[in-house]
Amino acid sequence: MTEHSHDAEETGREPAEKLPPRRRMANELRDDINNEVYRPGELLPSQRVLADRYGVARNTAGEAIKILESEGLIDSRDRARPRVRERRRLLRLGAERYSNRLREETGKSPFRSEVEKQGKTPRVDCPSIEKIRPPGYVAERLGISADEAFVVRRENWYFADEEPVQIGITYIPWEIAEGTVLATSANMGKGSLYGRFEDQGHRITSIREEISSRMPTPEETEGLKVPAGVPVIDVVHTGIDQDEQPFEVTHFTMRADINGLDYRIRIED
Amino acid sequence: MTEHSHDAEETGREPAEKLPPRRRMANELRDDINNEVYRPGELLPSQRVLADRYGVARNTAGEAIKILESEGLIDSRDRARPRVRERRRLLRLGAERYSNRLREETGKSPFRSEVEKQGKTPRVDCPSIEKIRPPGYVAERLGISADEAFVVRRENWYFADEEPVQIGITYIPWEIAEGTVLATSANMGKGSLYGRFEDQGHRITSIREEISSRMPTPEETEGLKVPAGVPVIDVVHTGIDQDEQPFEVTHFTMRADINGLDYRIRIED
DNA sequence: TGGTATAACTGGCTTAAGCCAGATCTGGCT
DNA sequence: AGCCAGATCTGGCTTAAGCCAGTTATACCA
Repeated sequence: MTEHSHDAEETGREPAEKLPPRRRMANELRDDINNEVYRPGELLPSQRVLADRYGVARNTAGEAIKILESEGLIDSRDRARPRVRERRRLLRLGAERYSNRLREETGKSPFRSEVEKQGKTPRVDCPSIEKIRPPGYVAERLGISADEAFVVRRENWYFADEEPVQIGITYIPWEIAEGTVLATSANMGKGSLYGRFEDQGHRITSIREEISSRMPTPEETEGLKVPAGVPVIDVVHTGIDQDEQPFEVTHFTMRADINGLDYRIRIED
Repeated sequence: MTEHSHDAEETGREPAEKLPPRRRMANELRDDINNEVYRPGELLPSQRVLADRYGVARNTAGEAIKILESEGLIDSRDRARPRVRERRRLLRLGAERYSNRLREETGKSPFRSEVEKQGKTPRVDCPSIEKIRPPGYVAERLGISADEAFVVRRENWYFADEEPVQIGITYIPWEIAEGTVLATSANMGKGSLYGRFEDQGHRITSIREEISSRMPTPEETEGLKVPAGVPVIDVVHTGIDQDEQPFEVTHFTMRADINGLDYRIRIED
């Protein structure tokens, strides 16, 4: 540790004495990072140097670094020197992204405006549109049968400055999508997705968003380029129309180091 | 990650040939877990046995297991045999937990009812109430000065069947809390926290919830008993009264393997 | 039967030596 | 100035041997 060693500890941590070396070293490094001895964005000394400095084997130094990496404090891009991770500004996505008024005024998707707000260039890619049987949880939310009904599955990838930030998979009952661009075209035209739903007589009136978080699968790690020690946020979104009928489910998977959610909700009674 | 064409592989993963042994082994184990060769809750064979079976050193087998652990697939309690993690039912907390009507009808906190819905016993602990200067982000949201104003800081720990599930730290402007139980007592009486705010003339009218996710700090790992490979969800909640004034900020930190969020939101135009 | 001491086993963790591929630097050349 | 080849450095990853502390099973005893 640095200046603040001694008996009276401010963090409620175990006695440093009997900690295994890699943990002791991880703790000291962590403190140094938090106290900005190593500043965000800065390179850490090499494993060999650190190993020397802390009196452990190189392997052990590597283990200590791995611990901090898994805590999301350090970024190790393949074989390059590890860097102290910088806290990034989050894209804050909220419920107002579904506002009918906003959509009609700007004609722009809320993802785009949020990204542009950070001076970055948004891009949305729609690599696949298929007609399939819905996954169970989707059928459930749409109130249809997973065995008998069909849905259109639209896969969307969202980028900011060509960096992948989230995936959204939208499921639309076949009855609604049939014969429209919803079932065929990546380009949704003015008013985007919800504009087309409105054409079909489904005006978004309320939504349900179920949020959870977990570590990414290897596929997600690769596809979204999720750094080590960073979770993903799952949002299962259900769009509900003026007749209280669900007409669309979208499953978002977002990198948690880039995305956050921001809801402003009126408490009815 | 989908259009996995080609011959035999079902996952779009790298060619198995040139993968480092630990990764190859991790991939095989992961597939076996996903295909329920090893079932949720089941014990994995010991590292020594697995090492033999996959033709690697014991250390390497341990590394492979660590990979799956960091993905949240496996649970290793200290020196006991690793177990395939069971997906747990989530406590689903939503905005209706602030419903004034609900509160008045049941007089029961929404955390309690949600936990009881799962047949478990809820407990809320309030280990500390202090008068302090607010952290920057809290002052900002309360519209007060971080240097001049004071707040009451109430720390709450939430348990289900004596298992810690989340922490909530509530900040209340001193002007509001002064001279009330808000500033002094762990026990909030009928209608709980928001009942007392109403006594002070602040009826909750809307809320803002800012959600993000990250890996837990070592303190959180220990305090919340967060298993390896499990993130936490941060919710910064701001309560806003009938005059559009923020009157309370609560910062929740929840284990992501137990907690989820569930919002039903009316889209106002 | 119930409890407990003990033995066998398990994962945690370290060291040391070493190979490799990618990153980065350096100095020389055009 | 710009480029580039090669040398050097770095982390990734493996093996092997080994100690330790906690877990678990066994066998024995009251």
